[in-house]
Amino acid sequence: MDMYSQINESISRYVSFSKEELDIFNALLEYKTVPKKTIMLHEGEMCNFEAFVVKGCVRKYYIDENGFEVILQFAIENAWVGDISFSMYENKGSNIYIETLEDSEFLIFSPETKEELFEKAPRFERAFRILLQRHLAVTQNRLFNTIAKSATEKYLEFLEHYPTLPQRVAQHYIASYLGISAEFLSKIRTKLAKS
Amino acid sequence: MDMYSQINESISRYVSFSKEELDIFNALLEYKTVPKKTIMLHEGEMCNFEAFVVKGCVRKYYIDENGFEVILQFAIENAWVGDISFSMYENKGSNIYIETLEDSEFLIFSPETKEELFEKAPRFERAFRILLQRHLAVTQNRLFNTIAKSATEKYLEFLEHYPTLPQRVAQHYIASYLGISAEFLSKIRTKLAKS
DNA sequence: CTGATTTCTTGTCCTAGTTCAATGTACAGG
DNA sequence: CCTGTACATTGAACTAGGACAAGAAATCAG
Repeated sequence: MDMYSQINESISRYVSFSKEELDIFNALLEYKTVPKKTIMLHEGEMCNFEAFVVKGCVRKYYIDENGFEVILQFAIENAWVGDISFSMYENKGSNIYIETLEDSEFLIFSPETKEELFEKAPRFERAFRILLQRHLAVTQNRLFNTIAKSATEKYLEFLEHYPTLPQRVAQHYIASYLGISAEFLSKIRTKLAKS
Repeated sequence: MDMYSQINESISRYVSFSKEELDIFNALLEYKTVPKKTIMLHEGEMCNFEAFVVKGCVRKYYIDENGFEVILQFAIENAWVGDISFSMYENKGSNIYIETLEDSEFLIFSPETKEELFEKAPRFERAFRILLQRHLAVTQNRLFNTIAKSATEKYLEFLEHYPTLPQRVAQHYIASYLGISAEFLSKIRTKLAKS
């Protein structure tokens, strides 16, 4: 299975496209390889670039005025990342970053090519709207969990959703994603291992 | 200023529409009055209905298996509410509700009329996509605050964003929105008042 | 006006999770 | 093969915020 079948499957999940439409789509994508530990999007470089992860793993995170960092998203194979939300709502010094955690391969859209796609094949507008809806649903669910669940519950739910991540990324990143301290996550893990 | 100019201004904020397009748009909206303390969307009734608040105030909230409740959104005049995220991501017994907190007036879209709109005037698809992006940005910002800020900071930021709400809704709703207990919010307020 | 229900405040005690610090472990690079 | 740097574990002391309970205010229905 080549990378185009991966991305085509992803985009066709909620809207079905013809062969021709998919060809237009694929022709507009830019393939890119990025080594481990590279920051793909820095301060200032705001844009709603969007990337599909063909292979590898990235984290998207914010840092506020005080240097406090929170991981908003992990994206692995077949997921989308990007600063979809035209940078930050009332951006007060906080900033978004996207960093590769492994050597990774992407298919990338710039805002302009996205425009072009929507003009040539307008039905993609809907597909991207639905992807956005799903992303919002996931974020709302996380917000709920962050408020309502204990640290242990959050970690267990995380494991269900991302069973492979603990083997792939450093634990303190997972702690940051869950909104708990790295030390406390370690304690939770030893407790869970014993039972 | 009538209700159509309110909603037209809101939808035209990021995409500009012709008089004809706005007429098509307005003709598809359903006006509805809902008394205080009415639950507009219950368990099971999933759909991506969307409502524009002409007047009044609603809260959107989730309840999980254990009965724990979190307010995800307040919507007042000129805001949009709806179960946009086709109910819940991996819905495990948790459910979404939308309840009026004051006597309210809405302009409502059913999913079908939304389809109809997009067919007759496709440029609205983009406008709704942008609204969705903003909603996601707000939610991500809240997630960040929930994790990174102290209860007092969260309350102060809430006040900046929704200066009129403390006079309009019960305090324990605000506590639920902030993810803190009603008692603790009361203590924060007395402390702030003293200084 | 009156009782009833809901909301808000305040105090006491308690715990989940933090912070700090020390030690241990695992590699990656020369 | 050694060594520095990043990562993980564990413990002890601390704290932000929760849970509970009881009283005070406010709101509402009749």
